[in-house]
Amino acid sequence: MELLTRDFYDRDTVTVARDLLGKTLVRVMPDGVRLECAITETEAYVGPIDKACHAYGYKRTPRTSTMFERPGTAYIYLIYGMYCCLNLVTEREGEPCAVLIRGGTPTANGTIIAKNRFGCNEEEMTAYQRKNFLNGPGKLCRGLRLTREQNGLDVTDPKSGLYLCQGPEPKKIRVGKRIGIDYAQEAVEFPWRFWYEG
DNA sequence: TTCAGGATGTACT
DNA sequence: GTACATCCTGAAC
Repeated sequence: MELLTRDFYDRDTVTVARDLLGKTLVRVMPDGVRLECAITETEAYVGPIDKACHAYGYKRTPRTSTMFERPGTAYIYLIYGMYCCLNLVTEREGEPCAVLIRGGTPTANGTIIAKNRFGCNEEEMTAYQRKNFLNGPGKLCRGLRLTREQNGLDVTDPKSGLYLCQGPEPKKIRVGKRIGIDYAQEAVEFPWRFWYEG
């Protein structure tokens, strides 16, 4: 599989968010097992102008400092005290922009991902669990065992254990408003969420 | 199938 | 002290 290199991330954030659909996210566990999923849902966060972004107006704090790093850096933060969210930093270094990975579908080692997610084998999952496997940012991180320990990893370097590869272009891409940012005033309306079905 | 409420802890005011 | 880029459960329909 062909690795996505830094120039993929060093572009307009909204474009990268759309282009990430269908790409393969690879997470290599410490024991060498490769967990893989196809990205099915993303959202763009553009720090300089976006009130929904943690780094709005270039706001730099210990948490947001990761967003100022090179494109192709993993930004992982804790939300609501118990879930982690994975983002990929975009645009040139110093521009605090990133794409939130909101959902995926397993393409390799689904049984281990099911173990991480529900504590059972893939074939033991209920219909409800299958429908809600990795369809949310917290769920995806749980399934791939991503935590703040992986914050700051370079996803353009396979040795980091977290990287992305090419995948099939989805046929019908859907666009809409972002989820869970009701506080963000005019930014609520920005059509910066992308997903596909099937 | 949808909905309300609670879990839980860090970041920032 | 308040808010938060979420998810799960259980009850009602």
